[in-house]
Amino acid sequence: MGIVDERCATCLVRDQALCASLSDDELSALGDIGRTRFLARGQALMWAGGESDVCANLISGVIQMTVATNDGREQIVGLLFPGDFVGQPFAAEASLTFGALTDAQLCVYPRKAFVGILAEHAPLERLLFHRTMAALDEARARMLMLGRRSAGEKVAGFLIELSERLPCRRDLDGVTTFELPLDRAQIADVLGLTIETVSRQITKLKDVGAIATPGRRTIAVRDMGLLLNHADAAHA
Amino acid sequence: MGIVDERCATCLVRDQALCASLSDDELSALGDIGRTRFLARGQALMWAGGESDVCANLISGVIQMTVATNDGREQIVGLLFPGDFVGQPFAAEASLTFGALTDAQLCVYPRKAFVGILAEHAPLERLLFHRTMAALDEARARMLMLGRRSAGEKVAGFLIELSERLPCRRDLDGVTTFELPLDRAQIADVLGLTIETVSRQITKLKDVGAIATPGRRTIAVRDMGLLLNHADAAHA
DNA sequence: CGTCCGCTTGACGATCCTCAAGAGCCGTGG
DNA sequence: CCACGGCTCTTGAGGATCGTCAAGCGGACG
Repeated sequence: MGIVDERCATCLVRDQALCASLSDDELSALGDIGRTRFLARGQALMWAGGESDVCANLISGVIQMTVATNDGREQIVGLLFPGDFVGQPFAAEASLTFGALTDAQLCVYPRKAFVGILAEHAPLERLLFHRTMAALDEARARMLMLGRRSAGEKVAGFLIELSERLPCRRDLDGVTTFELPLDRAQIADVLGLTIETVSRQITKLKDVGAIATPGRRTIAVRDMGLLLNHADAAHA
Repeated sequence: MGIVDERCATCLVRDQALCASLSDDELSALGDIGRTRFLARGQALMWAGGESDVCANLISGVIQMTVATNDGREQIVGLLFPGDFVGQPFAAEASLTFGALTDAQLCVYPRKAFVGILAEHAPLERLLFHRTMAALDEARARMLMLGRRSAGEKVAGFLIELSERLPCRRDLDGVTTFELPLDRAQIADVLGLTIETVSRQITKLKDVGAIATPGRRTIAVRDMGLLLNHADAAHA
């Protein structure tokens, strides 16, 4: 107690994750109940309808949150990046499935113990509260996207979003390149489309010169202005 | 101070709204900064992009939260009913427009003063936190609806949702009747559809005998089982 | 070198949107 | 009280978008 765990001291997201709100003392309280866990691509941390027994901070990798209709149609309702909080601390039963899109590293806490620490540390609780509000805003933007944007706008907007949150290489002539953590089916599930429609929209963006695809899972943004147009205009 | 406001003592949502978490002492602190406000149908409390200067508890009526693309397409991202909390306490600028679907009565607080009280009263803060989490769950269910459900499923599901949250008359033969607080255009904005498609789906539900429409804005659920089928089956 | 898997492409069809007209409700005013 | 005009809602026809089904391409890997 009182001594910051070595894992925390060297943690890559020490000052982006919730932990940033904690003093060294508090951090050790949290560190005491946390353990590191790795998820391989495709593995799930928790299933919708199953027990909500853990929460976590995401250290590295990308995690998807999905819901499904009872006849199997799936919708990805959000993506989580390093530093983001994972889980549903106040729910006994999970309403979402949390699955790893890439190999991922998490700092996992038993849910009930985590809730206990939340109750004792107001700054921690407050920070999570604020983040939840931000998540709501994001969710509502996603609703506008799903309900009112065309396939072209969805794909272009999604690529822009990814370029803002993913590690990118910036080329000499201003070309930004990044690796997609999702395959086409998963992109389709994020956007409420089908694999084929996503594929067609990507080739369309290639044809107009907005992007290039050096590899299946590589996106190079050649003309960000053009991409922005496609993300926002009704017909472009 | 220390004396519960008369408005609070007689408040219709005293034990459903956030206030339920407060002792009499705390309640008076909140009551001191609150004032009653009426909105006529169509009036807005706050605009997206404008200043977020107030929060409120909804006493009576129904309020819609909307977002829009910059070329004017609109999406309703949530509805608020009596007892629900209204506003974005931590945002300086509103990201949503809050508009009254029916005449509404609110208990309004200046945002900054409200945040101050939040910080001083942990139970209040905690309750709002939990409600925000619940709102996130609702938002995600709505995403599944927008992204993956057909027009028929959307309309049927929406009518069921309303029948659960709106005051209803229950008939002798088990027919449930309620008044729509929204016109067809607003229903379309909730569901990510057009007026015409909503209208067609409603007449379809009438034709199969699931519902009846005694008036423009009146829905009578004649066969809830049938309605549930349409809300969930891919083709029914 | 051949197979597998994910992606692309094409043709077709269903769903939903667009445009346009018509029907029903309601307040207003004669 | 009824006629009128202005709504919203309904209904129809036609078309665009996106989904479905099916085939072909191409890289990864044994």
